[in-house]
Amino acid sequence: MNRYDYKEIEAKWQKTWEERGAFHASEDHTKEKFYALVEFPYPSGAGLHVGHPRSYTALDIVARKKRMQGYNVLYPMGWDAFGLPTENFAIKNHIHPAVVTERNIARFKSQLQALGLSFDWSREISTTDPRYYKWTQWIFLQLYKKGLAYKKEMAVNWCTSCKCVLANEEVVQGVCERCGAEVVRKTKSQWMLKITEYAQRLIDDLDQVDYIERVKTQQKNWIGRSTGAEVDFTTSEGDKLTVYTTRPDTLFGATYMVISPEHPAIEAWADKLRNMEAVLAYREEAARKSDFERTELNKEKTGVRLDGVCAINPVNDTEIPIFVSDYVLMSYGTGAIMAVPAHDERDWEFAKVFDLPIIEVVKGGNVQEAAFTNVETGEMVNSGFLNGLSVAEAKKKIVEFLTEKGVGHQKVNYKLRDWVFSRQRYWGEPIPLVYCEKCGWTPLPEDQLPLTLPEVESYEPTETGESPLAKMTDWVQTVCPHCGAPARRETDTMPQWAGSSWYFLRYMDPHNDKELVSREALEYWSPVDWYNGGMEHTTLHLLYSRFWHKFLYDIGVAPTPEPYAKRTSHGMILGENGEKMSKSRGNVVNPDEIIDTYGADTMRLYEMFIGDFEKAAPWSSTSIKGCRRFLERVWNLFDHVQPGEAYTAQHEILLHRTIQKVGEDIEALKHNTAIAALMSLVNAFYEKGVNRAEYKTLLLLLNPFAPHITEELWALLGETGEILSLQPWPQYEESKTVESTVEIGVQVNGKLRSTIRLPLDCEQQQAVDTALADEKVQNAIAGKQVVKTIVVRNKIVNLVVK
RNA sequence: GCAGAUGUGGCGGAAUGGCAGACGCGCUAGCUUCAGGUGCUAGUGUUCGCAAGGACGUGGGGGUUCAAGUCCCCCCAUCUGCACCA
Repeated sequence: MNRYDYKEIEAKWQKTWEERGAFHASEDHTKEKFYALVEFPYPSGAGLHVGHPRSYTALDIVARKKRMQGYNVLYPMGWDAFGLPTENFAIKNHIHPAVVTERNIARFKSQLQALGLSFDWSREISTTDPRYYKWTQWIFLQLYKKGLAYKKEMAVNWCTSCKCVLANEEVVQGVCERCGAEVVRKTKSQWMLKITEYAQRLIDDLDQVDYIERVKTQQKNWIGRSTGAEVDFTTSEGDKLTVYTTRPDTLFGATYMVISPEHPAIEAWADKLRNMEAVLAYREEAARKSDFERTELNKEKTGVRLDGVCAINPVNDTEIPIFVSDYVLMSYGTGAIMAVPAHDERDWEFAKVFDLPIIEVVKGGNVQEAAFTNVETGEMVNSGFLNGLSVAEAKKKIVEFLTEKGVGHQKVNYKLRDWVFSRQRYWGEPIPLVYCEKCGWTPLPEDQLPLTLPEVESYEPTETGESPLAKMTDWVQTVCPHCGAPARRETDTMPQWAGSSWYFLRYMDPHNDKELVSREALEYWSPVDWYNGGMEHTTLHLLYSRFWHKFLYDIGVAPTPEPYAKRTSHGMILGENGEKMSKSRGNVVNPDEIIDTYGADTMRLYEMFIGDFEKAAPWSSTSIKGCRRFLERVWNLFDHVQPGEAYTAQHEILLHRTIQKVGEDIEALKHNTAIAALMSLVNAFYEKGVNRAEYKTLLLLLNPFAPHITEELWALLGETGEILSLQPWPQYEESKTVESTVEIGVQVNGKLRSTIRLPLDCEQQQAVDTALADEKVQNAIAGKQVVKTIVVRNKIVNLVVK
């Protein structure tokens, strides 16, 4: 037997698989399908990170096993290639982003291929390919036509360095998620997508899918549904000021009101406000603050009382003052609140600063000391007809009262906001709309798609924050598709999330130039059976793509309401020091070097063996050697293989058990324990010998984890015909996974004292008798009386003595 | 502050309420070797003991149970989201 030459072996089999198209999803739609999906990467200039293969290998193992089990498996890969880093690199180095992208993709692809991942490369896609983004633009047009895309002047997050609008999700701790520069508020006209219209369905339909629980929880929290009431307060001006509250039960305790600095009522009352100057000054100050400052400076409440206008509490006709304060956000609810300092911490703080009355309406705390917010135990007081009720009862009754009087009603609110869809950037999908003086915004006819990106001189955004496309007069100036008059194109582009919101559909039929995907392909492959990706995408990509898919379902394109039947999430791979891998920390592990030193099979095996798949795990450059050693042992075992086409009695049970365990563990994404079981099997083979049938089973079970070495050994065994990766998955028999006798523990008063061997499923009496006959047990119970015996069949005997 | 998760040997980690520490790393001793490495054999939670054997052990404190890493209550620590959302 030669030495284990992993480099030669891995190159050879990767070539063979490619030549044979071994992993191409079959067009045979009579076979049962299995669609496994991993998040396609952003092909960054840094190349592959060791974190990428953790996800890819995990589902590769599932995909390979499913293939061996006879499923028609679709396991595709592509590139989410629009985005800022590429554009920034292009600006700096004066290279076209498309050239940079192409280069990065080539590198990523070769790195992925070196790992022996069983992707169907014939279905490779890139979001930057006009043949692809034609359909991204098409979906946008459908959204526009259904009124789900609209333009709005709004305060947006503005990155001072990227000179670009960011979605709320891209702002982290007040700085830009990508570049780390400060983010300020700026008013701009933006394209928006009405994801809020789908808020309830995005919550409800989580019941239909098999996502890990924390993903569901995080999505629900992000959407942030709350049930409360809208209440109209009449003002001294005779108009209405409407508030949203989740605590209508505390209405009798409302001692003042607060409106957000941006609230339009300020303009409406301009004539009446005796301190308009102070109010406007406050508003301006609030506008200047970035979101970060506004939340960071939340220790001390600030505000200005409106002098000249007040409001009437509808339940007791009391006059109460109105304040303007930046602790009330225009973007949530109605931008105005009723303040109940006794039962809301923020209102309490504000009331303390401005010395406002605090009226207790729910008994149970000391409201002069702190706001009492417990809704479980309280009883209503000082609340007229609500007195004596519980909080829950009071809520119901007050809403009935308000509804009857016509001054309020129940209302559901969501924290989720509409999706800011414009970017003032070059490297994104152009938005296929034209502005005509006469007709307004007009969609491009579908037969003019794709609207491709023009060549530009420079990719830098303009100083005013417009996209570099704005400088391309020839491109911008066009005619109105509707009336033929001169018109100009939208120069903003789409955010990176656009292309990734539907890419999983395109894989089903990636070369179709007539439709997004053929109906036949959609019906056969939908939905994605198993989608694995990072937790960081839970509230962004995962929510956005569910939204788009629901929309596509509504317009009759997608056949299912939900895109992904199952979602799992992997933990990060950390540096050796337990910190996140990063260049600045100097703890980055380069996958190329690992593959060069140990081989792809070792790399795959190690990343799967590293620990609980869902948890973060630190890289260990010594532990990986154990995985390499294991593969060497499998390799060297070849020389010990004895003839024999059936399992020997000494290994039969172990083999059946291992087949069961490995199969079940793969389905549960517990690859670490599956590998441990295979290691135990190899240890047993070294100890007691192995025959050809047994060795073949080992190779089959190990193949999804370490495909190259197992293919080679399979070939060396002289197996002819199909390659190992297309062999049927081994079967086990339940009856052969159990031995005829079992070793069970004997406890005395719950403490283990001995072990005994008993026939499988033996009678209780026999178990007790055997236990009592045991010498160690006798010593332990000497001089005492057995008062109770507990026998759990095949597990344990516990003797309670006194 | 809110939400979620986590806490087990020197390390990564295993354990449907039923023999804690599988599997691997590391370490120790021995064999192989000119030597380094590889490979092989044995050992390896702590502690008392020459040994047989015993005691103690899953962040801390209570509880339920014949039996708790696992279930319940309280506390501590760490991580990850979100953060004035009325």
